[in-house]
Amino acid sequence: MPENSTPGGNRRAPQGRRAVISREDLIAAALSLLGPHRSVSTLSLREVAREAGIAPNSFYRHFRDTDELAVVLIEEAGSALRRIIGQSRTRATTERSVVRSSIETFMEQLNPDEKFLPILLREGTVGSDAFKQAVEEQLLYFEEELCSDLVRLADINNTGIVHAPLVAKAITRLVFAMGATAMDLPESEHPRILEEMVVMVRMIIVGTQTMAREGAKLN
Amino acid sequence: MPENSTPGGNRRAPQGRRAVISREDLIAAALSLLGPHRSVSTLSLREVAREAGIAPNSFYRHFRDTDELAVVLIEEAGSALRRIIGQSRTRATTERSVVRSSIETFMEQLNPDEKFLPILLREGTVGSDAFKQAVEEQLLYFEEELCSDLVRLADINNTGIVHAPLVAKAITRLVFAMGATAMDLPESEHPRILEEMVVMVRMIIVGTQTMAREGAKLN
DNA sequence: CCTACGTATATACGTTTGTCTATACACATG
DNA sequence: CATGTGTATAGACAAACGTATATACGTAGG
Repeated sequence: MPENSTPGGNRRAPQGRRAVISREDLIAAALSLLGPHRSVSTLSLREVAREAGIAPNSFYRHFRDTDELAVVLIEEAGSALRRIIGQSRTRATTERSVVRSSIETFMEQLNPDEKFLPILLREGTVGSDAFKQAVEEQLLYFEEELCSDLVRLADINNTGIVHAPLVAKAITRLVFAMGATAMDLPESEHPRILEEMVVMVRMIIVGTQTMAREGAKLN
Repeated sequence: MPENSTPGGNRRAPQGRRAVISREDLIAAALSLLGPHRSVSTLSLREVAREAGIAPNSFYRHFRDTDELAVVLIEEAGSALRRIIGQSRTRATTERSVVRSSIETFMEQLNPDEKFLPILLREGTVGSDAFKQAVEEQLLYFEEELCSDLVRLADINNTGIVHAPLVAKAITRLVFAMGATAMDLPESEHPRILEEMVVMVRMIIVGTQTMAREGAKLN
């Protein structure tokens, strides 16, 4: 078993004919096929191979099937997005600024030539189980990072917080859901959506802070 | 042009051979093909025709293509769900009970043999534009009804509310997003998700009420 | 140089799909 | 009964797909 991996890996001496293409090239080919009207789940093996300039059968040297490619795409999209949004978040110190700048950065990723966010927005509800599970995993990462940030800011500013993980989950799911609708709207509508998202997220934060202040019973 | 419609419509005297099948039968056939691993967007014309027991070409007598069928499916699913959830909502008079009972009713629709909710949950992000627009339209209907209910309850209980349409949108999108993740989880997890959703929605409501009370500035 | 090996391609098969064209069917009307 | 009309089916087509088999290519080690 050749153990699907880039030939330039840890194996010192590559035997046989050199691989003319790498996993990364296939991923790039798949990415270039995506667009506002094309989702990962509709990519065919032959299509990706064609785009990459290889024979259909060569695809199998790198991925077992298109689902495996899709999962890798989702994982890459998730980590790239977390890096981008994480950067914009660490620059902020108050909730107001962190909310707005994070959401602004998020919405910037809906730019037509950014392919990563649409992948996460679209592929969460269709495709194979491995597919949806991969998206769910990335969302959970987002939630974790957001949660620790929320707790950090609550400490700094002495504002209370209850159910921090739930707050993070609510904000994450809400922002992604709103982003999914924005994705199919003309770009001129994006600023309006952004303002809506900011108000929504602030409502959640005011809610948890109020509940913390009042020691609200939860049932 | 025979004006695609059920033969038993307003036209008094049907000429020619009787239609052996109706639009509704085709819709039922499509519904029966759906399941946890089968989304509307993956249904093929031949498959639906096969399930309905007609020749592939006969499909065209009732729908122009599968997209048109899908849109009808989405509209039916939306109106059915609004009726179901609307009933459970009018029985409640306080926010606490209306929130819980509405969400409970919502989650009941994730029962494996209920096909309507999964349609709205899954088809919102993929498929043709007409497709996504149909789902968006149904969500907007949900928001409108929820909004007037929120205003009604705020009046009854003398709790303030700001940005009522935004509150309704946030709750709707959040509940649907959470439902989408619950759909792919074992049913034993549903009660936990339900409790999470209740807390999330209450946070939003507490948030808007607090903002109303404090007359919070919004920028 | 030659041999072994890993990679890439070529060709092909069997399905499934949407759709076209032509034809058989059943009913209402004369 | 005969005729017209709208429906349903039959059969075929090209296209695209995933994949199996066989073969050519290029590199490394002997």
